Amino acid sequence: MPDPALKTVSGTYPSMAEVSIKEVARMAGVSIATVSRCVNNPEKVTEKTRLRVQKAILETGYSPNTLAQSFRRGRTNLVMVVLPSIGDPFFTDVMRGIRTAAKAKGYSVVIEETQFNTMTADEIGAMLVSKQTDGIILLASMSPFGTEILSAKSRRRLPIVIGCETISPELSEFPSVHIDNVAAAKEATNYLISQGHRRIAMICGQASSLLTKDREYGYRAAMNQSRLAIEEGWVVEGELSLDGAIRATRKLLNHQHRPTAIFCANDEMAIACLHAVKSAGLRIPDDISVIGFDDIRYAEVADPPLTTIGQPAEEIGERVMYRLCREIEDGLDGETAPEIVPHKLIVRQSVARPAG
Amino acid sequence: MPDPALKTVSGTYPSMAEVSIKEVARMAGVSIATVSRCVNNPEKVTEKTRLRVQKAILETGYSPNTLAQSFRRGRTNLVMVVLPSIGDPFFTDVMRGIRTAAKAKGYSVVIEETQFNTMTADEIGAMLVSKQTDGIILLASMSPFGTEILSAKSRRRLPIVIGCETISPELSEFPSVHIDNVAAAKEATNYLISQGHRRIAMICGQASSLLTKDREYGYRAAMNQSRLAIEEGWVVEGELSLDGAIRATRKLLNHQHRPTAIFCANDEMAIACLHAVKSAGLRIPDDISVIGFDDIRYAEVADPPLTTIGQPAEEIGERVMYRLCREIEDGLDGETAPEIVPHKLIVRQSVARPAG
DNA sequence: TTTATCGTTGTAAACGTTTACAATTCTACC
DNA sequence: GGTAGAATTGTAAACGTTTACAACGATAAA
Repeated sequence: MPDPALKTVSGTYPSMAEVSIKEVARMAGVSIATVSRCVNNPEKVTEKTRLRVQKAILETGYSPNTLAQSFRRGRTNLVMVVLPSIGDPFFTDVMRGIRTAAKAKGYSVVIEETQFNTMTADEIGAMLVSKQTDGIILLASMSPFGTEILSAKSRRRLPIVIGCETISPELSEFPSVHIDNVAAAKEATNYLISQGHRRIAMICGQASSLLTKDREYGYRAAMNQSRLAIEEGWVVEGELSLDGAIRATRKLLNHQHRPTAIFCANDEMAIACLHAVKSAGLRIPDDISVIGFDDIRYAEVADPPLTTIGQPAEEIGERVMYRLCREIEDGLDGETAPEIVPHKLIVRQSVARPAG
Repeated sequence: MPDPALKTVSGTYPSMAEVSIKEVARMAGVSIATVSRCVNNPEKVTEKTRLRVQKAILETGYSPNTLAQSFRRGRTNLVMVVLPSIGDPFFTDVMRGIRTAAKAKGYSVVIEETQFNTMTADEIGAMLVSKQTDGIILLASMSPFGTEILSAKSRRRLPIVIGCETISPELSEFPSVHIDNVAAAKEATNYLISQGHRRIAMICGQASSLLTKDREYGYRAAMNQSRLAIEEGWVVEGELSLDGAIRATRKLLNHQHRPTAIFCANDEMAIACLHAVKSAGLRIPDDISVIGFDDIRYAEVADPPLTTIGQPAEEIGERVMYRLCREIEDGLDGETAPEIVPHKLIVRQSVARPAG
């Protein structure tokens, strides 16, 4: 919605933020303080003067210089989100939620991609001070995450909220919102087991990724509970990319005890996995069952449509952002219990009972 | 790369941008002007004082307050990119290029999604003045784009560069970088024709989208040149989304003269199209051939792998951003000849000779 | 009428930086 | 040694806003 104050009576954009508060004050015959109050605290000003000032604002096409505002208020209204890859549709959806909430609260968002490199404390620190953002959302995987910068000391300095990934102990002092990754991975694995699978493999991300660590943990727990063996070479790192997953899948297919089902740590890898399996001349789900994680929108149009764990990506994004706003605006309130959002098993057609 | 100046000798982050230039000046026994010069124009200062100041900077952990800098210099080092949907992997790749270039030049990027709504001039205008960005990259479709805001007048005010889409006449005064969409679409269509197809349909985006307008134009031109008829109902709008493309495909499959080949205006729609065709019990490419556009990374793992037109998405992003930097830094140089980057037909397996 | 109170407005300082200009020091040449 | 000129540094203003505080005027209570 365009601010009507941006338009002159003639409907053109006259001077593009070049007119300052002084000009308005002069035209309205008041002091600049009064103009400022009219804009920010209208209730502190007489009806009469307010109207005069508003008229002047309209006529000059004044809009406050946000640079000056940021400077004066010490706030940029800018938040930074750090994530592994903007290319993953899952994160794209999370970003949509973040942006929705940010817009509602008057923030802009800048994105910083780690490209799966783990970030060092120094890098984060440099980003903090140089970007001068009001807060940070971490969606990134950074297990060997320098703790100095994230110590209580720096925490008091800059609002940080963690999204999507479960929290390693040293990060647990930060607020977070995510699903229960362990439980979800167990559910996925148990679903395969319930379909009769016994030889179940997993493709996960780099060792450094906290996110898939938890999913791997859930997988192992489920296998254990059902007293199923995990053979050497059944858990393979897929680098969280299409190519990585293809390579990982080939390894599994060549394994001397070929699994009948594969649990992929995310849907992108699962889709690549489908491709690799079919390229090898095997059928899905007849020969091999595949289950993914995230329910990105391509999962539905995959061939066959992908059975997976759904996360409320957009909701996660919104909640993370609102949580961050609380940190920024109400100060750091110390209440850091993670918000757990629900996941959901979505059954499509990439899983079936094993042959034989 | 972390700025070493951010660290104290003890290796901690001492005061997080709380120490101002005054502190440094005091400690080094110079004026704040000299400190400023040390940081910005080191050559204007004696070796001796420079060392003294650098030592003080190190010891205090000083880093310039970017808010104050932005305010003073009247520059935010922030650019905005407007695009239809961050969810489309193609735009994601373009964004990656943009971000690479932006980082190299010291800019941050904020993204504004139009969600396929066409933007009004008012909305853009509001964004311009409120976001206070140094420049704008338009990747968005906005055919009925208010021309007032983009008139030469406003152009002199704010650097704007257009990426990816061919330019409608009223926007042609802006610099741009993109492939030759018309030629590329012709090439795609001609490839289908060369394979023996005669009944070729097209799924494009909304009528409002300039981007697919050009591709539609290329398709029509190719069909004309080969004297092939385009039957009523063979060109259908797909809303540039998975669902939209599925609906569009169904329409084509139910057409009384069912086409033997479908040209989709982008890969996302093509992938959904593949799915819809297969769901209807038809085989690809045996019964229906499909060709896409963009070569997103899912194209390769689609089933069957998608034949498509490749665009150098990342390169486009980089070039757009560098072009914008020139606009911002060297002033608006008036040279607005579009940069045309090469496209490439990528043959995979979703196209074959028609049966019969 | 005087005084206290409250509501409204104006004055002026402050935020941290950059930079034109003035002042000072240095260099080199006479 | 003196001087012109260059090189370096310091002084102070400026950017546009917000806000503490002072000043003022009006209203109400005495």
